[in-house]
Amino acid sequence: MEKNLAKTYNPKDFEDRIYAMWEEKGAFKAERDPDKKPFTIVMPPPNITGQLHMGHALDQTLQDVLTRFKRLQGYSALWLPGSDHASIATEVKVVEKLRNDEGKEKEEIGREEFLKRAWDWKRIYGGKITKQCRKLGDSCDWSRERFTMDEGCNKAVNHFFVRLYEKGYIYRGNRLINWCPKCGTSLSDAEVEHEDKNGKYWYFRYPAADGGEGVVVATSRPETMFGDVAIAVHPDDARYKELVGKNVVLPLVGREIPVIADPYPDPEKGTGAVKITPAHDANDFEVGRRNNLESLCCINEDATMNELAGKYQGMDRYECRKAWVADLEAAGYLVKTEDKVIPVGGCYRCGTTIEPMLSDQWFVKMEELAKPAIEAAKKGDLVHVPERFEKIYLHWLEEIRDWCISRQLWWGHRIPAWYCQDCGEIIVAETEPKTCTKCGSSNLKQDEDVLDTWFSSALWPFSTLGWPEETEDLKYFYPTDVLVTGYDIIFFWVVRMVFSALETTGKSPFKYVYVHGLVRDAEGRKMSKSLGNGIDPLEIIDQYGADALRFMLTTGITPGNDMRFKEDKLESARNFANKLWNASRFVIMNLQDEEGNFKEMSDKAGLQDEDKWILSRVNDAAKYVTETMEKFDLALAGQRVYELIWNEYCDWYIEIVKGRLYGDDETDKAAARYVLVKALKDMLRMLHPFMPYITEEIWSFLPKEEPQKDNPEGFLIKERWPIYDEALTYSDEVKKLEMAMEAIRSIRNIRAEADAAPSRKLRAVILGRDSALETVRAGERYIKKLANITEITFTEEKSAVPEEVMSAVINGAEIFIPLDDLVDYAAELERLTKEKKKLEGEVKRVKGKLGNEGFIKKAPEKVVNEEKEKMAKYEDMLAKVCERLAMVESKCN
RNA sequence: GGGCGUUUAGCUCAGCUGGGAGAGCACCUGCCUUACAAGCAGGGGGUCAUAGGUUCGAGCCCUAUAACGCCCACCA
Repeated sequence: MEKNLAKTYNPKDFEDRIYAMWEEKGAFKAERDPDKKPFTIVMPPPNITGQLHMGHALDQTLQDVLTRFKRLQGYSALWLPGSDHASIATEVKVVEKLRNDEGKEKEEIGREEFLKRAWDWKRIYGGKITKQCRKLGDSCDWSRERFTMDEGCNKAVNHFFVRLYEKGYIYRGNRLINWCPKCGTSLSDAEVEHEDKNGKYWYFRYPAADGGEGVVVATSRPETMFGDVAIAVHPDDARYKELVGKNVVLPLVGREIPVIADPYPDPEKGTGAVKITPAHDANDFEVGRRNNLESLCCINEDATMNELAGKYQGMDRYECRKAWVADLEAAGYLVKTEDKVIPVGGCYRCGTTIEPMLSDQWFVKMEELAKPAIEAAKKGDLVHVPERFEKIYLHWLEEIRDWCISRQLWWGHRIPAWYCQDCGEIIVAETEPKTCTKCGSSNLKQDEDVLDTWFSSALWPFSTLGWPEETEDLKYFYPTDVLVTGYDIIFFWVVRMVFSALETTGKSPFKYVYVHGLVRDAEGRKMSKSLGNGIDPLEIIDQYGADALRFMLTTGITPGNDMRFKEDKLESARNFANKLWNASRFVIMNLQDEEGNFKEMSDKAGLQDEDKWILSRVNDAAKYVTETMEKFDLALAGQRVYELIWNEYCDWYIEIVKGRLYGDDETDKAAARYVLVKALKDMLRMLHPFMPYITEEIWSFLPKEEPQKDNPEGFLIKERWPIYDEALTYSDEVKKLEMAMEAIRSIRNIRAEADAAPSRKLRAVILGRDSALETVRAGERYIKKLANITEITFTEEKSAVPEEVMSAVINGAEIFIPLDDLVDYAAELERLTKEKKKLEGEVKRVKGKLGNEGFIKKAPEKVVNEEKEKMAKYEDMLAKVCERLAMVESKCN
């Protein structure tokens, strides 16, 4: 029995099986092999709340392609997987679940109990995405899988926190922070998304305390007026000179507030007078600090008004705004309103409008930490691909403000700070202290807050390798090589990993940041839950196979740009897999005898021209593919492999070699088999990073390689990447084949235009001179077979050409097909006329160039010569066409 | 207010350091040719957004402009 691939390509039949086999055989496990160079990628840890979506599929496929490529190149390739506890996102989910399942709020069950639920969640859903990754074919080292809240990461977080605290980079302060009323926590600046919304300016009069006119002030947020502590005007603003130092009255409230002079207000804007509300506006906060003003907070954490709002107390901030404005208007304080587009900050998780609030929080002082991170990029220790993203990275770092890291949540790394209940001392330590370091009291209370999720993510590239311990893994695999991520996450994550790594390990955590875009839907819209336009990768895999999805994702992109998800691209990728499948099935079939044993494969008998041609093409591709992969141009690499397999190997080589395989020259057949397999194997090696499953499956049916010590089973995944070999260039043979292909195409074209069936046998006369004729003659059997020609007459004599023919001119020769009785001259006339026009165009273009003195003088000699050759070629071809045309014309008349 | 990206065939997009405009899909014609109709062969289709400039030569470099999109930003 012949042992071959299934008759039809059905990825479901083998994808899961192959993944299980790889895992079982430890194919993804990275060894610290001193004889190999390490290659490391840490996976951006997916949230434990998440489902695998197209963004992950793209992100991970890119990483897997790189990892597999490097593994084949002989690196000890480690792709380290894991997941993120996603403090805020998970807490929201668990709270929701608690509410739905038990009808309880988290406060009712308490912190400890809540955390138990959260860990339950983690156990149930935490591995979901990483399990889904297996479907994609991710070759990560699952034995090293990590979680941002596992023991090691916890330790790293505490260690890092204490280290920064001791160096003075972490401080606790009463600052204006971004508060999300819905999530009930502070947020960092990066977690606020700005959006322009239609709003209003309300102009209110603040009468002077002495009964004067007072001042008119514009505001977009009237509800914050209860927190006003002053009116500021520019010191040079003549309009308000008189008022400075006097008091005005907060309308209806009756509280008197001073008018102060401060450089902050811009006289050009609004009325030039600004109300100052230090507790609810970042600018005002600064003004307040400069002028020693009190901060009055009038909004609660749940966005309702507090006692300062008087009768509005307890109302939601927007309800209050409405009522308050109405009351002010009724009382005659509203001077005018103006429609205005207002930039509003929203919570990146829930979209709720952020309330700037004054609050006690922990911060990381960024200025000093940012400097080395800026340097790293400028020095080239950190390279962005594509490089334009470096600008975004640098801009963020150069403008950076202190990072608010405390969150009023329960799920996350609890801040390792304890407050002495007796003396008020703050003790920051990696592990819980027994007594106060200052007064010795044991009455200590740990800070209630947890850390920003991104605080632990920032350590991911080294905490996962064992830091702060000097582990063997850390020594061998760190720093990592590439970080693959979307551009939407540069601020959150990339920047923070870099400065954290530089501060702790002294090294940039990775050499390259490979930045990719978003996967959009077919209309170019962002895929989102609310639009319901998301596409589930698992469904796509189910329908088309993981290989097709991977190929589509990696070859359909330009680095850094978004892509559109189109079904027809998937079909095309799947069809490609199918093509490879069938071609391989053909090859395998021809390798075996009836018992399924491999027949002889050897190049002993010598190689034919077409053998050398395909080997040369494979060799050429190996060079190109390697180079493009190393430049992260995965799409170009993938496309080249596609063309090699389909347009060269299948379309030409297999078709040519068929004749030999059906013949009876046994040694030549052995040579054909040898080349068929050799080329196929190299192509599989090159395609493997993109389409790991199908390539591994096909590989298993091919004759085994010499066993390697690190690959005793002979799996493709651990095979060797093809290396460019100058000896395989075979330029003469390539030329011959190219000439034959040109002739074949021309004859096929003639046949099509003459409406002659492909099955109809034709004869041909080929006219040429010297070496050109010889080159065509060398391709005789290809022409005969692939153009279905029974007999070819090669001649140098024009007189040997019959009169009634259709013809084509190729580079160096003319091809004539006797019309016999099946061709109409009108078609031939039309064809030749078209051809003539085309050639005239070419001649004109080249002539123009060569007639240009500047070109002759300034262009490189090589280019000029090339143009001269073209000129000769086209003129020759044109002359021949004209000659034929004259003949045909005479026939027509 | 700054910064960035995109604009190439009907559609989605490639096009490396400037040197004869490409692919996939769609379309037209002919083929179930013993690996493959998820296929084979042939074909049509583009003022490379616009206007200037640099150059012997521009899809590619420079300067403006337009449209679309994105990011950043403390404007009352």
